[in-house]
Amino acid sequence: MASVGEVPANTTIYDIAQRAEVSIATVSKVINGNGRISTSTRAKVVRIMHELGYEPSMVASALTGKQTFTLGLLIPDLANPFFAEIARNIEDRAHHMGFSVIICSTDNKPERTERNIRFFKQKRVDGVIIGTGDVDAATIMDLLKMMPVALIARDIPTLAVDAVRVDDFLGGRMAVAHLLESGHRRIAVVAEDELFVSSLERVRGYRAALEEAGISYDSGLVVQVIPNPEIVKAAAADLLETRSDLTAIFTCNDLLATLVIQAARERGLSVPGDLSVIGFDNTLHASIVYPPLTTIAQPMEDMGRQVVDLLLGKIKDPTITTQKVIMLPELIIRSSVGAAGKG
Amino acid sequence: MASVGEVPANTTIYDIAQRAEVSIATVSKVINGNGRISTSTRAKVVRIMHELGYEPSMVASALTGKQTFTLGLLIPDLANPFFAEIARNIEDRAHHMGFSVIICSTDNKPERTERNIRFFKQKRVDGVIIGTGDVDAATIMDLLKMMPVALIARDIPTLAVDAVRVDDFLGGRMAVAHLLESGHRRIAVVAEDELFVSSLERVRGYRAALEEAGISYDSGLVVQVIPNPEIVKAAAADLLETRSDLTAIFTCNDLLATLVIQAARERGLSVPGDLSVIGFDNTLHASIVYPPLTTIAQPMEDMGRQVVDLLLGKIKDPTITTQKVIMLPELIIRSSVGAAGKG
DNA sequence: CTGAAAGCGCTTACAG
DNA sequence: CTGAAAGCGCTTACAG
Repeated sequence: MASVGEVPANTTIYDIAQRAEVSIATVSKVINGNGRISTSTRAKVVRIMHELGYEPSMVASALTGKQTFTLGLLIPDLANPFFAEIARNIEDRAHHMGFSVIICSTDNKPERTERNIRFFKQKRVDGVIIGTGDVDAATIMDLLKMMPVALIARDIPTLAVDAVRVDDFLGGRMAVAHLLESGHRRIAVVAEDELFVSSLERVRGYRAALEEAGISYDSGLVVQVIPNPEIVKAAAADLLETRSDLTAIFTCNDLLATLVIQAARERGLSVPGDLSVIGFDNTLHASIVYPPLTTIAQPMEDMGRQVVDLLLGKIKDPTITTQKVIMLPELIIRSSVGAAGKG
Repeated sequence: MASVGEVPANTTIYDIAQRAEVSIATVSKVINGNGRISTSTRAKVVRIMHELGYEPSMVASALTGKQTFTLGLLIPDLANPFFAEIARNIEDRAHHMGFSVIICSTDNKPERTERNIRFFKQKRVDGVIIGTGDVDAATIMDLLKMMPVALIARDIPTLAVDAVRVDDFLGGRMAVAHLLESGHRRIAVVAEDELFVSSLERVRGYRAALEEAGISYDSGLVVQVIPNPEIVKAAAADLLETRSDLTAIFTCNDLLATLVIQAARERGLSVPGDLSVIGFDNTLHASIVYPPLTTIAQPMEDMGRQVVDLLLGKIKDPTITTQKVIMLPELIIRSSVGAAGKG
C-alpha cells in the first residue's frame, strides 16, 4: 500500500514538489536531511514521496557534482574462493557505508584489466580497489590522477598508494617453520606464477626459514604453476616422482594444497602419513577438505573492512595520509601436517 | 603518452569541442558513432580525445534518458561457491554485452534484500537478476513496474517473469535413481530450508524416485538444515546415530555433501564403503574434495549466459515474450557412491 | 523556513 | 556534414 500503482514508474522530484505544493529545492532538502525545514512541510513531503513510491535518482544526484557512491573492485577471478571471500567482505563494508561495488574479474588478462579500468573511469566510480597482480605502477599512477586507489592482498611498496595485505613473507616463513618444527627437512614449495606477487613473497619466506635452519636452498624444490587444476596436479606428480626424498610441501594457497594432496593420493601416498602439506589463506576450503588443512590464515574480514575504510577516507579527504596496512598471518593447525620420518 | 598530465582530470565534452573547434553535438556523435561526420573532423576529434585522455561520463549519458548499462544481481552469499560461479558467469556475459553488474549478497535477510532493491531503484539499474529465495511475488511485481527482472536458479511459476533454472525435480530424481541403481534402499535426504525453493523441488524428486521404486516414504529420513557447517554436521551425526540402517544420503548441494561426509568420517564410517553420498551443483568443490563427489551438475555457465541474454532482451524490447528456461541436470559420476550392502 | 535559478555533462531532435 | 538549444533529474549557493 506504500506505492500507488497508477503513478508512472519514473516519478521525479518535480512530481513530489507539485503534489506537496513546495519547490524542488525543498524536496531535495528533505531527501538529504539538510537545510532548515518546518516539521509540517517535511512530514507532508515525506508522506507524498511514500505514497508515490518515489526513489531519488542517484544518477542525477551524481551528475550534480557529488559522488556516485560506487566503488570498483578488480580481482583475478570471482570464482576463486579467496577472492570471493575478500569480495564478500568488501561488499559488506561498502554497503554498510552506503556504497555499492562493481566487481570485475580479469583473469589477469591485460586487455580485460585495461577495459575494466576504462569502465571504472566512465562510470565515475568514487574509488577503486585493486586485487589483481597485473596492474603496473604506471597504470595505477595514471588512475590516481582521477580517483583514489587502494590495493588489497598485494602492494607496490615504492608507490604512494594505500594498501592492505597480510605479511606474506612472514606467513611463508611461519608455514615452513611449522614444517621444520615437525621434523621435516626436505621441503618443497608450490607457488603461483609471478602475477601473484604475494606468492613470490611467500617463497622468500620459505627460503628464509630454511636458511635460518641451516638448510641449503635447492631450486629443484621450488615449482611455479599457473592455477589450473590439471597443470598443478601434473606438476605435483612430477615433483613427487623426481624427488622421492620429499616429506613436506608448502603450497602458496589452499587450492594448491588440495590439488597437491590429490596428486599425492593418486600416487599412493597418504597425507600426512607419507607427506605433509601446509596451505595458505584459510578459505572455506581449508576446513572442508580431507584431511582438513593446516594452513596460514589471512584475516580476510579485517582486510576487506580496512581496505574499504582506507579508500573511503581518501575519498572524503584526498589529503589524508597514505597507509600501508600489513596484517599478521596466523598458523591454523588442522590435520595435513604430521611428524617427519613416518613415511 | 596517450594522456597529457597537465590537463585537469575531469575533462568534459566541452573541452574536446573547444580544442577541436567543433560543437559538443559533433563530439557526441563521434563518441557514439552516429550521425554523418566527415572523416577529417572525426579524426581530429578522436585525436584530441586521446590526447586529453578523455573518458565520456556514463552518469551524464545515463541521465539524458538512456541506459545506465548496469545490472543488479541479488544472491544469498557471494562466498557460497555455487553463487560465486554463477555470479562470475553472469559478470562475464554482462561485460561482453557492455554492461556492468552490481552484486549484492543478502544472506536471505529481508531487511538486506529490501535495502538492496531500493538501492537498485535509486541507481536506476537497467534490470535486475534475482537468485535469492526470499523475494516474494508481490515484491517482484512491484519491481517489474520499474524495470525488467529475471530469476536465476529459482522460479515463481505463477509469475510472468523470465527465469532460468535447472530442473531441480528431475535432478533430485536422477540422484536418487542413481543410488537405487547402486542397490541402496534406505536413503536419506539432507536439504536446505524452504528459503531455497530449489531444495524443496529436489526433495520432491527424491520422493518420486523412491515411489517409483516402490519404497515407502519415511519422513524421518528427510532432514532440513540451515547452511551452517556446525549445524549441518550435527544434523548429519544425529541422522547417522538414529538411523543405522541408512546406506546412502542425497544432499541437496555439494557443500552439504562435504559436511555429511565429514560427519560420517568422524563416526568412523567410510565413504563410499559404509555410506554413499551424492551431491548437487557440481561446483569446484565437488572435484576437489575427498572422495571426489558423485553429483548432479547444473550447467552454471549456460545459466549465467542465458539469464543475462533474457534480461537484456527485455531491456531492449519490453514487449518480448517472457520465458521460463529449464535446463537439464546431468549426473557426474566420481567416487562418493558405491554399491549397497558392503557396510 | 522557502524558492528561483544556474549548472552538472551529456543526447537528441531540429534546422541549416 | 555541422551546430544551437532544450532537456534529463537533481544540488547548491543565494536571496528573501
